[in-house]
Amino acid sequence: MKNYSTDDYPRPSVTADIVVFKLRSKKPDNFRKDSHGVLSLLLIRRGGHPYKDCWALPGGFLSPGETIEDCALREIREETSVIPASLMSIGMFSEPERDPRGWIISNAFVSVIGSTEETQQSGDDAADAQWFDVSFEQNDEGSYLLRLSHNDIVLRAELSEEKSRFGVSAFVIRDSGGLAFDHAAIIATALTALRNGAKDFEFIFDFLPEKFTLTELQNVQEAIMNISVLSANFRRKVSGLVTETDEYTEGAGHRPAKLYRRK
Amino acid sequence: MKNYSTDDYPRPSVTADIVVFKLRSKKPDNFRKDSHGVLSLLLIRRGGHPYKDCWALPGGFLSPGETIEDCALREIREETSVIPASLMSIGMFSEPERDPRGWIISNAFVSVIGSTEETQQSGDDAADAQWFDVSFEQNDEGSYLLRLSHNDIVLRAELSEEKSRFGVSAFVIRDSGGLAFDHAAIIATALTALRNGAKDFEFIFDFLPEKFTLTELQNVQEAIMNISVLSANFRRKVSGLVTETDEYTEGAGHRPAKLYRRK
DNA sequence: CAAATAGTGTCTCTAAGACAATATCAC
DNA sequence: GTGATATTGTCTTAGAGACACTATTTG
Repeated sequence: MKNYSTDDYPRPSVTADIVVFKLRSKKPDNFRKDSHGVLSLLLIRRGGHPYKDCWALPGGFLSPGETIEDCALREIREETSVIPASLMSIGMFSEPERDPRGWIISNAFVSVIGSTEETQQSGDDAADAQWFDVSFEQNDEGSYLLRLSHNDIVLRAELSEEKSRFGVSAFVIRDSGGLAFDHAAIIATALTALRNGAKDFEFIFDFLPEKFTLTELQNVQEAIMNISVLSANFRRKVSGLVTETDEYTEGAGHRPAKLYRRK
Repeated sequence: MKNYSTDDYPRPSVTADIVVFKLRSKKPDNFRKDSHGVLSLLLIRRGGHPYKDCWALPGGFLSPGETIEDCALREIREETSVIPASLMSIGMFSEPERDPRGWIISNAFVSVIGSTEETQQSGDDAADAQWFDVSFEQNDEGSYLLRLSHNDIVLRAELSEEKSRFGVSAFVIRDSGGLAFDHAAIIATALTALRNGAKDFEFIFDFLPEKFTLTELQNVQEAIMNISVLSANFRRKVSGLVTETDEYTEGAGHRPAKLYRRK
């Protein structure tokens, strides 16, 4: 490090990959019922080699003059034409063999965009971009099953959690389920981070528009964490994080709900 | 990304910087009193430009064939000849202007080594390596003061916390206090991560040898978080995380303490 | 009225913090 | 015994979870 010149050492290519989440609203079967949310994430069908025609996370190469966060935001904007409310790094993925094109390491991010945002899918380098419903569960043997579905397309990846001796637990891909590169592991890491954040109401507001009902907020948390909680207790817990408005929902087949804002 | 060749894009140099913590034991003034611990971290005096003679974090360049974690471990081993128990990534630092030598981005890590470990200081590229006592507090105006001291050497950095609109809060350096590069911000981020981890007893065991007393464990947490808790309550909270041995401390001027192991 | 959601009140249990009391060793 | 730390017990309070109940709207 004493007399360093950047020409002396080989350099990796650096990318940012982003796991963009939103809630897809699920239409109720009954006119009186409210719509619920299903956690979904954005995947892009690769047009070129390697992993041609496989589904992959949006992402791209770091350019000179930008930070890695700038790079991630730029890529999200290119794919969704939306500036997200959240962006959190979930770590570097740097296994030497992770990309057959060569030495390419990636900083992965979690991002969340609101349900009402425009999510036009464009992009030069994307043959196709789609939102996939997410299911992520641990089975009896302790390994994790990641299931991503979009209409009749279903990707099933299987991962195991490796607790290294350094307290860092990483996911190891047993079956990529057709996902490109190590993206199944990145998605598993992202889901774990998202669920951790949802526990103390970190990300849940970002899925909703500015004004929302407390039931909508609860549905977000339940969709992310795949649990169900009693509404009375949920309301008590978030009461300190929201402020009332004097507006109400209208036209549903039941008692109108007060709209709240994030505090 | 369609027809990518790694030659088409400019590439940054990538480094790993590590904030290595340990506890320095503070001798008691009275033979009956136990020794307490002071949180300290490893800095290296730079022998070459830029920032010649400034203090900097240990770290170095990512080499082909290794992961960024491998790189961090290698650098720690080179500086302390110890394989640490903990290694946690705290994020990428990628401001384009952060290094005057050129486009160099860094993945920062927190690491902890036990008090009893050998910490011989060697290293080709280090003119000098020393352990600095740490103090990190928020003042009345809301900015953070980082104070690092080793004998008569005292570094004082001042930082403010910038809450970006994406929920990611980063430290901005107001005064580097003589630390090289953006290392004051990296250290502040590391301390925040360490304190968060200490809250739920994440890292505290790594500071101690295999067998320890509960009071020693409590001293670790208090040194890291700069608080003091009642021992009765501390014992209750960690009781689930440790197992008794049938050994006791000897020779102190007071009742011997039972030794415990991490569960 | 029926169906569905909105919203409030309260009981229990657990965990955290404060504090008091007792135990044991080296000198 | 004295000074220090070790260890246990208990009181109070805050919060989580469970459950029961009331309120309001549309068809």
